[in-house]
Amino acid sequence: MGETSARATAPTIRDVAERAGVATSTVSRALSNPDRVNRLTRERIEKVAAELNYVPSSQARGLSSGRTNAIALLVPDVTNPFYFDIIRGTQNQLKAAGYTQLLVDTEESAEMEADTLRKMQRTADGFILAASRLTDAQILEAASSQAIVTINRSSSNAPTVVIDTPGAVVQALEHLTSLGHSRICYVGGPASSWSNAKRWKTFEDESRDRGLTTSRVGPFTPKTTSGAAAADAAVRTGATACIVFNDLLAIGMLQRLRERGIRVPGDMSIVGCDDIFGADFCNPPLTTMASPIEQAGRVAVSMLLAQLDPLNSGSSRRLAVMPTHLTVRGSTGPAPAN
Amino acid sequence: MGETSARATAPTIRDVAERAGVATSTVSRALSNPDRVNRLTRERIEKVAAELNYVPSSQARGLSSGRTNAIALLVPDVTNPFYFDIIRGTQNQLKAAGYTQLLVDTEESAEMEADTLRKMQRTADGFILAASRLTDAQILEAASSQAIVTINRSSSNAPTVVIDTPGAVVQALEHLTSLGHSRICYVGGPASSWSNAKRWKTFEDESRDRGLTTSRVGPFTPKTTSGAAAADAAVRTGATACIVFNDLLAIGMLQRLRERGIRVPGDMSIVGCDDIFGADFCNPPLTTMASPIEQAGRVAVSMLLAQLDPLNSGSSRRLAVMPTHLTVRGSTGPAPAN
DNA sequence: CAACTTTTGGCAAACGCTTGCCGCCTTGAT
DNA sequence: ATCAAGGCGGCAAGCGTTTGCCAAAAGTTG
Repeated sequence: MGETSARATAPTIRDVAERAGVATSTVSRALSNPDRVNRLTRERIEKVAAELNYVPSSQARGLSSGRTNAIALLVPDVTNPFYFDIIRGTQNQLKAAGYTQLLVDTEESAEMEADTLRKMQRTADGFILAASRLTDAQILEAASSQAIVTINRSSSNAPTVVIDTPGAVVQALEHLTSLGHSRICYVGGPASSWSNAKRWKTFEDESRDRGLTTSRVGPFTPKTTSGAAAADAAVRTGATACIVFNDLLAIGMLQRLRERGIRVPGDMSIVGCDDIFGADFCNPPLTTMASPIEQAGRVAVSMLLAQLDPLNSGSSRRLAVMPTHLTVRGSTGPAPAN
Repeated sequence: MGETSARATAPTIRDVAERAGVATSTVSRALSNPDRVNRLTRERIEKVAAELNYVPSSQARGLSSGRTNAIALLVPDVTNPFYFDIIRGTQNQLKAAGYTQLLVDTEESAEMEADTLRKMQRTADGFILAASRLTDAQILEAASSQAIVTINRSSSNAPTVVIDTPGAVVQALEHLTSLGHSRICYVGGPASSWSNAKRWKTFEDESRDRGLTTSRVGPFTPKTTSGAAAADAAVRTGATACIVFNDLLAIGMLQRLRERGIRVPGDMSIVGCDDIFGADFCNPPLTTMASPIEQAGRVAVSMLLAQLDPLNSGSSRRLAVMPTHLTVRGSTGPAPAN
């Protein structure tokens, strides 16, 4: 038995055409341009295709049509829960639109990002760059030859969806001052991060307006493991509250502070950013600037798809700002009375 | 200005060939089969290719060679941190091997899984099925026509990497009994999950051997939001300890138990499974059966790639068992004295 | 019924690459 | 000098689609 273990070669458009007694071009049209062929013919072809279990080769299709029906999502670190939410959002939306998602981890490296963009130019119809590390010039260059949308990396050179960090920082500051805090420390993320710069700037401006005493520590890698160093540095500044670049770092700080016997929020209040998975069940639960991350991913896909669609070129948005809000949990409280 | 906004069309192998004064076939070989051409020729071609910024079209390459250099990873739920780790593991390993990862969320649906397998047969060189919901017959069918590796879904029909849950369950049981627990409840995951069945069976067998009183509740969706129902059900059984299908559910239970004023581990001990992101910083930190998930992803990729490599067909492993161990944290403690 | 306009389907040329086959040119051995 | 054996490069046939162009068929109009 088993004389023929040959993996049966998949049926091609030609097989369908033959069996249906038409030309391949007709099959092609019946399947992807239904109005172009007679209803009866189409139905016959569809039937045969179903019988044969025919699936068009995306490769061949791509070769001749120039479209791949895939878009690439470049994230700096697949490890980071923040990007998980983006991945989830884009994945959903892309699938709904019949696109395949190509996931690439660029390892926080601008070079790797640029490289991927180059290597995959033919592989993907478009790119979504999450928290891109690229320079404006690089983005411009990339955008000139392919469809691109950035997330959390504003640039006039490509459509962007940004999360309204400034708004959230203001809310956080208001929250903290109303709790009596006047010495607040910003715990910074990666130096090359656009959103980090943005957050810091807003923090600084708004704090000044409010006459607060501010300090800044960092940069820190946005990982829980950097939390210890971040916490120690923040404590040294004498601040009674911290606004932290992101939740990952904030959660790491929480752990360190507990180790050191510094009570949160008794001695120190902590505000994170992003409201990632885990922010609600860490100890104490983290007050954080919640971002609709997943939705940002979806919006990015929509913008990209719009860009790809020749019909409405130009009419598509260049910028989407996602609203944020402060989610108050247990990690913030009244300033220590002293 | 801007008279020519035409997105410059990417250089093809022909452009390179012309500029280097050779035939396209030579370029092709120089680039993908270096030993087949003279060193000088190759170097010249490489130089020209670099100048032109030439990137071979994976589409065309795939079409003519039959390989896509992409593999698809099918996960039941991109949302679940457990799969994040798998995604991360496969992504790393695949990139190292020069493959692209196609990520697909099958939404816990066997049908969707089968469908994807069919639709992508030409798109990917192979598939990694994480926690597949497919029946044995379906897996057999799929494996007969394409390269497949399953993760946490043993089947004699395809190479598999399983995480040694039984081992971990035994450890957990030992841990709990040594703490004096004798009434233990298993909190079940999805009915269609192979690992759930496996865990339950081991739990039952081992508990019987040890003369423990067991109970079982479920099935529950493995999400934190199901934790409340799970916790309530578990409490009703009168058990003093729970072994929970996975950490997600366990973390949800932790929250609910705190709400109800049931102390963990004072009144109830909880053991999770997987050691996902968050298990170490939830409240209390979760004792859990830690799995080398990311490594499982990497191993799966290796097995798949081996399967793809005609040279060593047959010599590749059919089964990899990833060791597990119990990580004891704060959610387990002595049985209440009553 | 003639003169047109639509519909509908086929032909064949791409798309950019790989690869089997062939033949020329070196090399080295005799 | 002669010849066999490689090394090396070119030719051309695909790979499975899409799509511009054309022609036959069918429908419309006056």
